[in-house]
Amino acid sequence: MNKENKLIPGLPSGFEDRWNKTLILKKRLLKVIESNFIKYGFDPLETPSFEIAENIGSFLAEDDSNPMSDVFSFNDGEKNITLRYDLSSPLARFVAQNNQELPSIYKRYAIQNVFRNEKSGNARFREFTQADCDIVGKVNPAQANAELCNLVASTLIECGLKKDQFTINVSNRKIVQGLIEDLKIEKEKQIKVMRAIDKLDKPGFGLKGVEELLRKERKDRSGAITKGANLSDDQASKILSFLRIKDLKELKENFKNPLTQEGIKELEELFEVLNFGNYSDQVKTNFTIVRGLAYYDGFCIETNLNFKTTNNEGKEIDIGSVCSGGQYNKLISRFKGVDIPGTGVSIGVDRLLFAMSQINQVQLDDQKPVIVCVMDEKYLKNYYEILEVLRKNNINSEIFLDSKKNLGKQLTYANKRGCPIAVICGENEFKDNKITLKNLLGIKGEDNQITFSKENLVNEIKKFI
RNA sequence: GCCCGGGUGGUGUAAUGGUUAGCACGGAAGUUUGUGGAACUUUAAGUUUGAGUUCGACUCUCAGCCCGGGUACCA
Repeated sequence: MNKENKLIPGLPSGFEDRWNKTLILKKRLLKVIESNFIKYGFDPLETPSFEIAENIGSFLAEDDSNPMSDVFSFNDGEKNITLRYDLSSPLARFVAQNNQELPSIYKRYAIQNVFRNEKSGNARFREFTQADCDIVGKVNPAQANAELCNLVASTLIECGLKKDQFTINVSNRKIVQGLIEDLKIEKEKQIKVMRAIDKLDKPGFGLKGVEELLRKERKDRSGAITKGANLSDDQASKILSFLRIKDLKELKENFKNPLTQEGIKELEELFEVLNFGNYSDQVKTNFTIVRGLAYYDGFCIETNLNFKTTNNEGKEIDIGSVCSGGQYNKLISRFKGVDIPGTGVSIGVDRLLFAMSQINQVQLDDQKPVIVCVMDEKYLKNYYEILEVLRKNNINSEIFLDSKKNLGKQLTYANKRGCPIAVICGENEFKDNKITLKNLLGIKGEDNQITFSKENLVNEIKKFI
């Protein structure tokens, strides 16, 4: 045993193999999501995994500390290229590049994996699937954004969530921007303030946590210290009183900044259109939704699940938003010669999967194959004939692939595999033109076998599956 | 990135400075060449890595690696 030379199988952290039930559920979700996107009038788009680094990197958050650290970047000998970090930036590039060919309002969906080079955990992976819908072009924002809300709600319901199991939180960044303007908060602090506001709904934060972040510093459960924004008492208390407001009318009366008022008006218009549809109950205003700072500049949306999720040790964890997005007016105009606004949402399919796989609400059609046992190698041809009949009739089926193994072994295999039925035929059956079926899911100890004449094969099997 | 905790066969665990690292499940082979999900027998497979302390390290110390959690960031 020279084990020094042997490889140890493993994956880089944050990457996951997926198989069995989870994968089947994922495929099911993807199918539902895609057909719902199509139903809402979106066209498919697929872009390569790699983009030219500048096209993705130039609008990363203007955060001093880690500019490009979250993207996987490579040099192909000529250029720096990066794995796509999301689906919006490839879309922006694509639209800028193919502007002439596209309709004036371009609705596209993309369901692809994205890559993030960051710490994993809590249903956060370094490669994960996003299902993204965007509307690009000059549109009535209220209509476009309402369409997105409806799309999210109906998709999640189609995926198997109940109406009360999720909440779509919407806001408009102009509201918070106006507030920050009013309070004359210095530019350097604005990012921190917005991020602090965004954390209100995070478990373990609440008003107290946000206040600490607005002022000097916050010490978390592990003892690590996060520096705060160092606001004045007046600034901090104004923001805190803003955070207490849940009602659009109350906000409208108390915060008169023009930009804030504009944001409020846009939200009102959104709800007006939402009321024409079926999902307005699922959508709630939440003025603390601020989201990423790089380019959102109006409507923003975040969808949270209303039930708890646990990790495989049974510990309750917060998986965050399963679906988020917003309006971006400058994302595409970064490119030469185009100035087109857009708005979109992205479903975090793997997070949704993580949550859905814990609530057993979805009926899965995971039909394991019928197994044709090879009892006597002499009759191999006959076994393949049976197999052919089954497959012609769309019955998932397989033949046991090692004809040297005895029947007991074959059944052990079939049992572990979860096969519902075994076809067991030997000399006796073939002589009389009969077939024997064994119901592998039957009660132990009972006689689970039937023998019948060959022509009835398909009908008999269909009684069981 | 930062903070905290943890790493013993594939999985779950025992041994806490001292013989050959024990047990269970799972795997493989057999008892059983026409009957699985039971039993029995056999078998393969493990101390995360490196340095240090020690007569002696799975056990103690330091560092790396990996895993988990918190936090930060998240288009």
